[in-house]
Amino acid sequence: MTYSNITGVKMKKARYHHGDLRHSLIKAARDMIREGGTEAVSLRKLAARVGVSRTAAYHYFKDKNILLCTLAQEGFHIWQEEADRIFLDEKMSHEDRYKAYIRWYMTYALENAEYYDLMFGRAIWKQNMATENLKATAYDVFQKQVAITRQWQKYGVLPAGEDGLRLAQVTWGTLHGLARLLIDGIYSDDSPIDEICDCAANLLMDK
Amino acid sequence: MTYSNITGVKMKKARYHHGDLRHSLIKAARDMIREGGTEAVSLRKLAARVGVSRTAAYHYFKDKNILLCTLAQEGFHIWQEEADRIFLDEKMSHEDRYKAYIRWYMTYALENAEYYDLMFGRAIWKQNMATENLKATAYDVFQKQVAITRQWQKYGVLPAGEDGLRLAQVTWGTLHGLARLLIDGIYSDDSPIDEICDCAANLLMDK
DNA sequence: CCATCAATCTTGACACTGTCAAATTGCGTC
DNA sequence: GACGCAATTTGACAGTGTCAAGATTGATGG
Repeated sequence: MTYSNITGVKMKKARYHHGDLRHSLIKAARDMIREGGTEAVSLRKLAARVGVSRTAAYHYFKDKNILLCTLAQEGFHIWQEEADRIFLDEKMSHEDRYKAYIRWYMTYALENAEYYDLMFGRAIWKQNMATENLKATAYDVFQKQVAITRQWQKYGVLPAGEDGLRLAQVTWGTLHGLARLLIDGIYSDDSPIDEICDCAANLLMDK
Repeated sequence: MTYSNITGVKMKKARYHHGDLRHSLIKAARDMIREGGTEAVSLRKLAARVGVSRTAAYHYFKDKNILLCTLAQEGFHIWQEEADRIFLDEKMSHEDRYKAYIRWYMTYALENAEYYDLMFGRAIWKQNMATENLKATAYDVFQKQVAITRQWQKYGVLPAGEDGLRLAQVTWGTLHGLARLLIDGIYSDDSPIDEICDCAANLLMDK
């Protein structure tokens, strides 16, 4: 049914059969995360935004954590698609691809800070709260990282003498650490990202 | 006054004049963080543990965040003292000191995971919630990091060609990133820390 | 067309949280 | 002993996640 909220805007409020509640909840949660981060998302506010009662979501998601894991999983898929665009860009040399990847990683993390925190933050990963689906997705993403790292070793972009798995762990750790320090506000917002990226590239790449 | 709780254990409950409530709250909060992390700390549980009412803490701490910042600040002091032991260890070459520092950093972060998360996590640093005192303390710790990084550049441990500030940012980012990935449970608990540290040393140190 | 049933909700309720303001208590000082 | 003030406690509120019971609605089969 249609009703007007206090701003006079006509809204379609579910009346015992929303029709597509699961998708609406996911979309609204995505918006809320972008606007204010994971901490700003509550099931009651989410339900109000979608126009249902506070416990409607429990029909589709066992609890709040499962909803958040669903969104994190979606985030990993998007992340991987965008990363692949750089990995597979044949207009660049392998060295340039790696440098571009470093810059993209920082830019992506900073421009999608709240989503990055959802994907990689404690709220989900602490106390083994991640769903099996999410763990599988994250595992896949990391396995792709190991594969591309070995490829970069083969092309002489990264040092060939290191174990591929370790190297993938440390290089991701470097980018992740810088991203977190910037996102969390420990490094200031006016830190020169380009110089940091260049320094990181100089340290990680084979000389 | 003295009373017995349900376990029959005599407890000293404040009766409008605890005597040393501020210190007791800090100590109890420290214990709770170690036991269950920042998320497990609530002012009500804390007050119950100390034997006062739920709002007694507001006499000493404006809010919960201020209490947590106080603990984080203390954590930074302890961290710096332990780091200095390695920086100033004259029994080791500078190269060995750096490698020892990397290993110490990982070990410290993993053995003090909940405190590390308090010090470096979003709960405190997000939305500019850190107190001025905490920011000053953290700034000092980072400035010491820049100084020791420049020293390591001078001794040929780290690449001399990089800007000292950038290098400090990136090398800390590397260690921080690895620590977070391990603490948050994204890298599994059985990851071989020694190999990761060796790989990080190989990448960061001047060749 | 109607009865049935299951999906899809809403509502009542509970425990927990942080925080504020008013009220109470106790200590130190005069 | 009175007073003032620090140091509490208590009453209250708004918000949170979640469970179970109940209500509603749409699909289906006879």
